[in-house]
Amino acid sequence: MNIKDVSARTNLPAKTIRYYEDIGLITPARSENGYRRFSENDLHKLAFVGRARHLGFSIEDCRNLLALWGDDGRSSADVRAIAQSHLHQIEAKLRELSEMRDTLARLVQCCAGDSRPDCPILEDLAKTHI
Amino acid sequence: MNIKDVSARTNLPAKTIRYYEDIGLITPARSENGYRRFSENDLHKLAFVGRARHLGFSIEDCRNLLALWGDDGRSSADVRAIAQSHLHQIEAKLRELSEMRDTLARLVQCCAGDSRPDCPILEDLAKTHI
DNA sequence: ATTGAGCTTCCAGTAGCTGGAACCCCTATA
DNA sequence: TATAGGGGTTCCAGCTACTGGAAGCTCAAT
Repeated sequence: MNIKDVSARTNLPAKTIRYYEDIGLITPARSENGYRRFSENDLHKLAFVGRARHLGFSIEDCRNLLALWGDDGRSSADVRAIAQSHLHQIEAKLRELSEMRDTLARLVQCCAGDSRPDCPILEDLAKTHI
Repeated sequence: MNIKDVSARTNLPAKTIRYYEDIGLITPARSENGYRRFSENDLHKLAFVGRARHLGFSIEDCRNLLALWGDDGRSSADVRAIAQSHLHQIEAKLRELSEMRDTLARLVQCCAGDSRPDCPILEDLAKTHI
């Protein structure tokens, strides 16, 4: 299968697929004309990575997960460790973001949003803790 | 004031401060020896940017906010628009992240985490939607 | 005089792509 | 058969917001 079809079936841009080959996540075969020829296995790997990326796993996580995926002697504990570490990162990010949201929402609420120059948002940002 | 003291007082790495000069957020004066000489105004700007970055505003947002901050004829509506757009982005990110968290938490929960090779996390990631 | 800290510039690298240019290949149609 | 189009290829550059490191200058203290 050529790259366009793979792109359509995995929902990954062709550019991204080429990039994934560049960094060694997949190694599709080549036709005589130099075109990439993707196997079903390549397709599955790409779909796997696509889903993992969608869940926010880093490329390095994906690389490890792919390796564990292909390793029949793996333990589920290894996979769990990666997922759990990622989960903790997500939870930390969530806390940080909801703090931001609360602060910003409060500021936006306080701001008249009219043509007057006084603005509590700027005043807050300018609060000097120096 | 030299860069190290500014760094200490604003909690921004010296590298970052130099970078902010590079991209034109601040334009500190120079001493005869070529060292940057920071004014109180530079300090305030840096603290402002530091706080805005901490709230997740992009550098371009910061640039605009700084301009509005320095503009006495500004309207609070302009600032509010930037903040609100940013707030919406944060809220979208929050929704996305909590979806990720829920999915991942469920998967981690299901995973025995022992030495057996069967792992619901990998199985889920491998679910083919191709 | 020399050490060590602090400052400078510049170059390169990080993550994860994305856009674009220049060029090859294959098929279909006038 | 010429040509147009829609594939494909490579490589280079750029994005965000820094960060690390090397080479070299300056300054204060011993």
